[in-house]
Amino acid sequence: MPSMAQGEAKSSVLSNKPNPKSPSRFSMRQKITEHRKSLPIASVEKRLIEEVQKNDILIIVGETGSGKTTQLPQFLFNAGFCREGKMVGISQPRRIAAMTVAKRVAEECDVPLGQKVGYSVRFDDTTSSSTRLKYMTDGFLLREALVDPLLSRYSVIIVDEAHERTVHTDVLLALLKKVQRDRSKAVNERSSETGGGVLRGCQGRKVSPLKLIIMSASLDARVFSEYYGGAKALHVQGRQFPVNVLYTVHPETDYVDAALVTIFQIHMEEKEGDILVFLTGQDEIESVERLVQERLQHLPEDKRMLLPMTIFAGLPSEQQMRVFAPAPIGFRKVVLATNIAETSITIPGIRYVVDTGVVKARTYDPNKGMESLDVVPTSKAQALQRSGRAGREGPGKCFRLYPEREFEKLEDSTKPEIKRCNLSNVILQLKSLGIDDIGGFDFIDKPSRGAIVKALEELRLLGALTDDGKLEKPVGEQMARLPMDPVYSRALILANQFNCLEEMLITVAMLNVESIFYDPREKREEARTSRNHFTSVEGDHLTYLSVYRELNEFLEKRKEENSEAKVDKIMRKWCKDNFVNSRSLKHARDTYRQIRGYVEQMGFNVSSCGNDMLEYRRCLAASFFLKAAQRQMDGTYRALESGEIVHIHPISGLFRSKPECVVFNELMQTTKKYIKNLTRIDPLWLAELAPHHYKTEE
DNA sequence: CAACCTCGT
Repeated sequence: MPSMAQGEAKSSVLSNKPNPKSPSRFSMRQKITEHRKSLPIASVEKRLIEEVQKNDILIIVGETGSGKTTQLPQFLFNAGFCREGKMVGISQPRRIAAMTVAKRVAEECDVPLGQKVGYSVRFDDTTSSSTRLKYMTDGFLLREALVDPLLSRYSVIIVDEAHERTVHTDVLLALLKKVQRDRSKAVNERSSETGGGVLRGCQGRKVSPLKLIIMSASLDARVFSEYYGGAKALHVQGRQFPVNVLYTVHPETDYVDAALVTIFQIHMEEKEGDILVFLTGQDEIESVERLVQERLQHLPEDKRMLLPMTIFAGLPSEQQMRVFAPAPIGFRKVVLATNIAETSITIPGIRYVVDTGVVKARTYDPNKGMESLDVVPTSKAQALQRSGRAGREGPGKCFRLYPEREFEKLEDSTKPEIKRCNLSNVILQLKSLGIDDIGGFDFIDKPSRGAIVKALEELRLLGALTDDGKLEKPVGEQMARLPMDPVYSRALILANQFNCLEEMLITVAMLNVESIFYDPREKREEARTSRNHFTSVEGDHLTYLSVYRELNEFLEKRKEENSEAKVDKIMRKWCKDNFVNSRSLKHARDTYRQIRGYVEQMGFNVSSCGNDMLEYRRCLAASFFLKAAQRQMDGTYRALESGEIVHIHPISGLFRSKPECVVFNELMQTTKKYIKNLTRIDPLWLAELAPHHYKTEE
């Protein structure tokens, strides 16, 4: 998604590789210099560097367009923070941001990407030994901390977009506090030694103090400052055009209808500029699209130049790209979007925002092991983020479809993810870092006691922890090394014993991505036929296996075309012909390769059970015993662990066949409580394969 | 019978 510029990384017309022979090179450099000088942050460079030198922890509040993400790392480099091979690390919540910002900064520094400036995200590492400014995802930095607990190659770490409070950012904030303490301690011990051998950190590197910079959009600077013992907070001005925010007089009973009315009101009464409408999901977006088309027909012919477009994460990339193209002359675009348009992508041309005030949010109930997707009011921060989207290119207007007094009642910010998710992965990682007291760990927002207890229990049942909560060796260590849900890591270790590791590698790689079949509601005959061709009535896991294997066989047959770009093209063609989501399958193949590398490093021999699907299903039962469900008299299912009454999700290949007993991977409540990704098992296997959990009695 | 907000190792 190349044109999805984010934050301060304005998409640039400049080429990525500097070309010294180009006649326009001089003016290009001049433009970059001028642009950098014009950024609000440029005028406070000296002050910022002084504050970083004085303070070990600094909070920087920077509004959109301040230039903090691209400029501060360059200031630090110029001030000498990268001497002796040290790096400045900058973490971002999203891959696309880490990648585009790094490219932009490399351009500004006039160096090829991967030298002085680089980025590291999963499956794509452009850094080298000469990299000094390293942009990465928060998850990637967290993985680095597991390997090098002192993060000894960094002199400064900048946590960007900290206000988003992803689970990775929250764990990092706590971990970095500890790293800073540990490194200072190491330095002090060294200086107090009399005859002193030099104390060294991980991998023999010299330990020096770590500078920490937390960057956030406004509102909650005080939260971070207090968390870091009253750390100094600096404010950097942004550069945004004013946005006129308008509210309704009365609450709306039907926000979809209110959105439609507002869209047409803008179209008829406001001057030119595209409209961005925030809705909750695919169904709603597609129905509003139809309604806009319908109502357009009732307008006089010269007023019909309104072009509805849709964007949401599940849309194939080619169709996503369409919203970036300018509307034809005379037309006004109306982009119907989920919250993908809130932070992840920036659509050019938007002058009007219609904010329904609601969002679909995921929560997790640790007791039921169930996720929920609910339509809930946005937070104030979210509402501000949405209205800001109208002021990127000029003064704008935002229509909030609720009264102003309702805005005042909203939560300041969205609940941090760490309070809404399954903690088993986070806890396993902390345990592998030797942090045993999870309840006493210094999180900025503590997860509930119940959520911690439940995750500890799950890890114990999976064999990752001992009965007294210590890391089980070597299984727990091995599981912590694998970048995936502990249940799947456990499945790989078991598969090694069941001689179906090859099959399980494919399975977990496929389970790690969603929507293999691009649109489950796709009703075209050929799409249904194609899907039926892959579908196994034994289980969705077997279906995924056959999709992956058939693509492999197809690629094998056309092996002579072996350049990477060609393989990619052939793969996309195969996916299109078979109505499979190529983005998902590409991701699954990358995951397979990476995880296979890890298990081979652990000394596992990747063996296959061939066509012995019985043994494979037994392994699934042994792996996923915590999530089993049994059919009831009325055709519904009872989840054995929680006792919940659940239904098979319509996208499952087992939706019609309704077997007596299944294991499943996901329990999610939307309109009903649905189980997804399931495979038929023999109920007797549970007692046989997980006797510690299931008694042999009925 | 009836169906997927958004990210990430």
